[in-house]
Amino acid sequence: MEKYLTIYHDLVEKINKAHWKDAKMLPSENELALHYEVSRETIRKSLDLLAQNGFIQKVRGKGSVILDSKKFDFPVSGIVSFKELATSLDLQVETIVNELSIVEANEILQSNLGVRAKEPVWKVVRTRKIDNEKVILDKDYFNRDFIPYLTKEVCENSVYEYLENELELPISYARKEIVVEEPTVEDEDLLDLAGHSNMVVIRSMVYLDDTSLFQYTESRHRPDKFKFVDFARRVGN
Amino acid sequence: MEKYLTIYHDLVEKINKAHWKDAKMLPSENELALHYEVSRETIRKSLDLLAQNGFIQKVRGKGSVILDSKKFDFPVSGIVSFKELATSLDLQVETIVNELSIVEANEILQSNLGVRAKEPVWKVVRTRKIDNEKVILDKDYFNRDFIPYLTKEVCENSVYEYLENELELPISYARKEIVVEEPTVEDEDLLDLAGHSNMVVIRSMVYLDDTSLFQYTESRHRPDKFKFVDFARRVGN
DNA sequence: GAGTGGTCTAGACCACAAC
DNA sequence: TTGTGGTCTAGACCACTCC
Repeated sequence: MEKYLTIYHDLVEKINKAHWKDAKMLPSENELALHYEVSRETIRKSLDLLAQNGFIQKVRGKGSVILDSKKFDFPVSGIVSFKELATSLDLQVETIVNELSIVEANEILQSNLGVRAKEPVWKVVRTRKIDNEKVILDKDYFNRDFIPYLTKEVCENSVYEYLENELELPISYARKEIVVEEPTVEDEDLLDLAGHSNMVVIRSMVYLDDTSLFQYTESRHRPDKFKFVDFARRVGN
Repeated sequence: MEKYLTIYHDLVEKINKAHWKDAKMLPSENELALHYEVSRETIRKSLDLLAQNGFIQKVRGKGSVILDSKKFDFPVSGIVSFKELATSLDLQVETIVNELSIVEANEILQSNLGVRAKEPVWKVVRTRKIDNEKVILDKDYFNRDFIPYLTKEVCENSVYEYLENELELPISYARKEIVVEEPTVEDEDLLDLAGHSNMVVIRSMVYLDDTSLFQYTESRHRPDKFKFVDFARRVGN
């Protein structure tokens, strides 16, 4: 693996385990360069990653300040799968696969998944139970060019794990949109709405390293079970 | 200004103005280095910024692909002020300052603004009208260590412009949390709720370059007037 | 003045894509 | 084979903080 990534992961672990005790600062870039036996520019690449991901803040003339609140954050920022999220929260969760099929792309899918009219695509509909209540409805559409096979077992576990580990698909970036809408009949049918008259809807388009669009997802959350946390850095002016 | 930032801004402009006509790719790093008369590493810093902000995607062995959908996005990602947002959307907007005062920090403010008990802080409450409907309620609290003076006129215009241009406060990063809650009596009092029984609440903590926390904001949106768009890049494994 | 992070360079080698 | 982006280096100079 690349040096700067190895060092980044090592530093993440040391920050999380409070390796430097109650230190509020990382060692200086020169010290780290000596310790890891790399050039200072390589250390700086690792530190840039730490900063982007909210672990540290670099202060000119002083050093790299360790940001402490990171670990208390709900990890929904960026591209995170439902399973990662649930396990990190220690919640009792369960996934119900309502549908796993191949459908012909309609107009919405043509533009959001970049496929031709009537081209067959994977459709997966899943209900997520948290603490025994059905509160999230996930509707995923995958481009079959990248995912030839898909099974109910994979959908019950984690599609992302399958994509990353088995198929080694290089997921790179995503566009996400969050709005509030009224429940559909499908929501009422498949979820425990408990009288709620709104749904938080997250629509995502997920891209691979080579900029090809391979997934479109609609994730519908009961509003009382929704929380989104974001860490944003002002970058470039 | 730094070379890589100058080049970054130049490239942003050229991408937005489709300077390279219908080109789907940027010139290669070596070509750009020659053109701007800088080293390749400097060009790479500019391109990294473009990638982080969703303008391009770099593909190994091929080049830098220009991502086209950027310009259609609602610009609420990252740290954006209400005024930036409204003007970019060409909406008729108006700000009403309901309150501008100095209050003693309660427990919530102590932890969210990092001040001592009963320390005086700025409190600003503003109603935002979009197309003549009062749909957003913004409650801002500022640490007075960084903002000695604040006037109604500044609040009616843009506090952020004042902070960045007049006070030259180096805003650096923010933690943002989005949840859905029921309207408060204050919401009902100051907004046109039009029968909506939910509010989208965005709570933000804004930090300066030196990691000091200087602003805590609660922005309460009527759900039908809320939209959040996020561009997320998978970074560091 | 000593130490810190911020920028910039010229050059090297690599993995990958296209021809 | 040629060109692309990805990594890494050693060294330089700067602005800033702290003492």
